[in-house]
Amino acid sequence: MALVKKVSLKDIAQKVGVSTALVSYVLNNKKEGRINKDVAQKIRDTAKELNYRTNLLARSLKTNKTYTIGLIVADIASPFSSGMARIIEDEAEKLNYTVIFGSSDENAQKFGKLVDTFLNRQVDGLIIAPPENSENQIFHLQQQGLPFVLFDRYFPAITANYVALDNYTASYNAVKYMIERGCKRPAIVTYNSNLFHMQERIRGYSAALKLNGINANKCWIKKVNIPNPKASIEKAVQELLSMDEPVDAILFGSNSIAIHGVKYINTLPLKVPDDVSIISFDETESLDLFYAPITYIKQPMREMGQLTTKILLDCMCKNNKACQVNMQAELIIRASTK
Amino acid sequence: MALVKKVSLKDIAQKVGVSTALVSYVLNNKKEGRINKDVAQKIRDTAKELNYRTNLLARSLKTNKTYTIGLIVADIASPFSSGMARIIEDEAEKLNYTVIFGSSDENAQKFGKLVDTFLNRQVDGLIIAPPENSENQIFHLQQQGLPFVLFDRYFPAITANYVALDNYTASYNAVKYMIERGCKRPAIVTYNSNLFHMQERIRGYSAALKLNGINANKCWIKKVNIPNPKASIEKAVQELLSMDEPVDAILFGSNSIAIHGVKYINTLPLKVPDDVSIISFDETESLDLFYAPITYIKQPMREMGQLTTKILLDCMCKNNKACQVNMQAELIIRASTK
DNA sequence: CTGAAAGCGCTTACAG
DNA sequence: CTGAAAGCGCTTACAG
Repeated sequence: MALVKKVSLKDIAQKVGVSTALVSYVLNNKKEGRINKDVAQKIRDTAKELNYRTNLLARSLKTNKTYTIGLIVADIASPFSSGMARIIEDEAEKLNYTVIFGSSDENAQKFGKLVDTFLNRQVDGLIIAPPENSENQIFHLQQQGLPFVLFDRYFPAITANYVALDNYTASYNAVKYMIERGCKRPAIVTYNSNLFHMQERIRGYSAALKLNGINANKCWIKKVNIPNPKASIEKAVQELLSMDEPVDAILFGSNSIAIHGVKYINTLPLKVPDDVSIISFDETESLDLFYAPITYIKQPMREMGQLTTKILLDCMCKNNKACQVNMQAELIIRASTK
Repeated sequence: MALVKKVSLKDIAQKVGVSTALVSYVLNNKKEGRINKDVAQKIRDTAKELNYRTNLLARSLKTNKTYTIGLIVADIASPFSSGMARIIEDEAEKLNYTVIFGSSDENAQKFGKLVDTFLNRQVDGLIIAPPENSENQIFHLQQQGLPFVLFDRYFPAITANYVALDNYTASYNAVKYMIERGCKRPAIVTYNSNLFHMQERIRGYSAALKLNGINANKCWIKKVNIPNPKASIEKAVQELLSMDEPVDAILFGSNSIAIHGVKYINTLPLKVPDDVSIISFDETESLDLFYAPITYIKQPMREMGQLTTKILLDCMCKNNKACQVNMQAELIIRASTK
């Protein structure tokens, strides 16, 4: 199991009897045509024979380019994160980039550590779903001048590249739909987070009530814990449904909230959508066998992932201005709404 | 957005008026106590002031160690792969390793390309879920002497580190359980794959029939396509259930097979488990709201991921012999079996 | 206690 | 058409 001695350009050069420069030119197809064909062929043959691999570390040190993208998500094990990771991987691979990843666990300190590590590793750029309270770190990152693109979340106060959902409109349209279908008391259950995208979901919800003739009730907005959300979600749903005038519609602010919420509702003597309509952010395969397939707000994941990567790769070449994209969601209507 | 000029050891050395060697020693806490305290402090202060980051590329080139692990999975977007990725990330992080990943899509050629890239990037080791027909590549990898650990799958003909499930026993126990609970005609629906772990699942199934007094019927073993499995799975289940003597139990060879299978069964006028018992490999949250929660074979994912990483990190230090681990699954009995 | 120097494995302007 | 040489940013034996 001892490591086989690595062969370098020098080994090839010595064997063929030329300089390392020439070997480098040949193997990188530089100065094509301007190099003696026989020598070139001999170099190629020898490289193959010796099982040569170029040491990308050395190349990067010299060229100041690593062809590496750092990806920071909340948790690579979550479907949203791993789905995006896959899309980014595919886009990056087309241009020979490799992806290194890390999970922040929504923790600004852990996030900072990941950024540091990735910068030390000289990544060419970063794709980031920033956690709460990481404005300063994003701002600081910007000072360094390394290209990066935020996705899913962003900070309105910072002028940086981002690709996100138009959460306000998505939420607005979903709630408006429920109201149009006859719901009188729509609620929203979402994370207790100061992240802008979560605020926007609530803002869209509130605007939909206001602009569609419904008097908002503060109690209809429920914010649940991020760590250990299950109990918190069940309590929120329970409260909403046991008020004197129970709510008759619920917008769940994420798919994982919806999963716990719907499972809990499924234990109650209530019928969806007759007693309560339900809409969820994001698709939730976990609920596929629920008797009333859930109406949901679909994010254009593939487009978002592709665009995010494209913007990053673009701004690694040129110095373009900030690209800020709010994509439109699509409301997929199924059986959980009237 | 222009890249801020990077500061190197040399910049610090010049500013403080010492050699780069000394700066390196101080920042790496080498030769502690043997360096003038004031000078050391000045170096540290200056490093901070200049916002110095060590260029890990340069260090790795010199030390021949990158603190990078390459992870090759079938598809990072799948729950099994991303779940393992997360566990590996956490274990690796404890020892300051970073993970780069790639998805093989069960394609040996793509797999080979990933291995090449990762070797060129001088990873310290690889964690691999090898695809079908990659024996030669694994064998070749072994010749290079780079530490690696296979997980989930392995090739019995190759003596390499691996962490896998004892699929034979897992399958055997599941089928035995169904037979003990009164099933007379158990079937298995699994991927049409020559990968050993899939073979083992069938072997366990067959052994359970034989050793528990059931005459096997060839038609009870259904192999479905890997790409585009849905139609293939539905056809298989349909055939099993419409035979003259329909099967009364089905073992699904993976969670994604189970998802399609159960969804299809859910459209039929059949009751689970009265008409047909069901067991699935791996947990399938997607079926959580099925009226009869699925009995499943639980892999000890966390233990597997941790052990895989541990073995890799160990064999990067020492030259130990091949570690080959077949872990035991646990049968989680719920409502889909009699 | 500290420094000069070699070297990791490449790339690339420059010279001929 | 080809090579000598510098240099990317580190680490580390060696010398003093």
